Amino acid sequence: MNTKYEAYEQPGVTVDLAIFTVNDNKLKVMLAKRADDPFKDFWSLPGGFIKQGESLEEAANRVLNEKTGVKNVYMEQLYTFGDPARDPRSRVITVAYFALIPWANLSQPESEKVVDLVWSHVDKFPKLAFDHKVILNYAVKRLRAKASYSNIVYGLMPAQFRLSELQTMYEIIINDKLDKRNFRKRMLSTDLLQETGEKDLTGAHRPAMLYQFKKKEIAFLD
Amino acid sequence: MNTKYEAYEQPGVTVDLAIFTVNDNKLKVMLAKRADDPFKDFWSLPGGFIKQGESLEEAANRVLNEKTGVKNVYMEQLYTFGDPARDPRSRVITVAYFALIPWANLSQPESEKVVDLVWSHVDKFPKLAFDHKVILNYAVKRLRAKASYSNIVYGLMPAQFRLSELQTMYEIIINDKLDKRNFRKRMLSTDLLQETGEKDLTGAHRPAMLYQFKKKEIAFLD
DNA sequence: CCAAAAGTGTTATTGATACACCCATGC
DNA sequence: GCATGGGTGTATCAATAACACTTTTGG
Repeated sequence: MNTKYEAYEQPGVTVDLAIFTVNDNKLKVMLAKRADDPFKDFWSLPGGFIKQGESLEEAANRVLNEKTGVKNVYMEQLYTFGDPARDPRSRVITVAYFALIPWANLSQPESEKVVDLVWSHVDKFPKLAFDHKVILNYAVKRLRAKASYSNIVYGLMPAQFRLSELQTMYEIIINDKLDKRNFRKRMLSTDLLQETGEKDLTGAHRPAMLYQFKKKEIAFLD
Repeated sequence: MNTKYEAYEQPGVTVDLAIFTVNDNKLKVMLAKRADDPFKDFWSLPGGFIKQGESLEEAANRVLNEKTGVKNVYMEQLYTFGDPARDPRSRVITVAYFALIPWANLSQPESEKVVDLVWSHVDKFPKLAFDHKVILNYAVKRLRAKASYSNIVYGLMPAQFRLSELQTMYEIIINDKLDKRNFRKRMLSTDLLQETGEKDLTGAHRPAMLYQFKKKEIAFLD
């Protein structure tokens, strides 16, 4: 975390991540409490300066792994924010990414373990450092848009799941109810899913077939 | 164009622009011949280092204006490229933008005036400096995708135009033929266009009504 | 036997596509 | 009067949306 004041003002370059998961039927984002100035003790999106020889994607994956312990999850570049005043100290340009993690992949829920990381509901989050509110809102908007025309929510699902769980995930992300029969028809017609052969036997009701995604790749629906 | 070799290697930050226009029924992009190393005499996308106190959008607009003389055209951020080896000298991260300019807005076609700027057909361009081939291909892909579900091509149209000219513009961008009656029905149903009341009297045929866009804003079709 | 979620088809509506002829003008 | 692009409507097909009951299990 080195910043400099120079006549020429070569900018600093950071990556910032909107890391999403779904838990308790809510879309949540990871926030990190800042240890240092500026914005000491404010919540912020996890991020950091890029290191020498490290690509932007590598930097984003490094931050992701440092904060969550996970690797190989869905991640895409969101936008680059470069307002000269976005960091009060010096010129810092940030390349924002967003990532999706199935809740089940988070070995020990971070909210229990560390006090300076929380999973916050995306529709009601605290005042954030820098321009992170803008970044987060943009990330949520993009995620919600993509959920409506792609299978991006696969990034939030566990390895195996019931169709009703997949439907619920879609409903949480797009924030709307879906028709069960139409949803199943549409999903099963895409050739993106396959039955695992196993069944979910939990609960006082008819067992549900468990499905998985054939490929962990984004695809357009229909 | 200042780059430095430092122990800490603070990266340089540039903007690079894929500036598109349509002329002679072809989608063309502006290429600039590099005056200096690296890649001296190679063609490249116009770009430059960001200046102190200048936002990324301001930098992109500055480069756009320097090279084309135009302002206030459609421009959007495309992607940020940060591979550590993309510049052979030192670490340079570039924020790529793409812009659309109606051919008619280009006061003196740059290709006539200056020898180090050309408008090149996007499907057949020379070897480019840095990773500009990747950037350009990505920009073309995005433009073509957006043309299929939005009114983005307004950025390429003159102030007034015949519907057949608008249709031709769409056909050039999406690289496919459209049905005249369906195209007109769809366009006129969007409430994006309005008749100017004027007619195009050129040519040995029935005069065509001239239209204009109500707002110069991107919108989704249908 | 009751509660709870799983699973399953048909109809109506809407939007997308295919398609051909007459019109107004310049030369 | 002929060549050129301008302008218009309908019928078919495909996709989407609306909608309710039976099944299997646990307790």
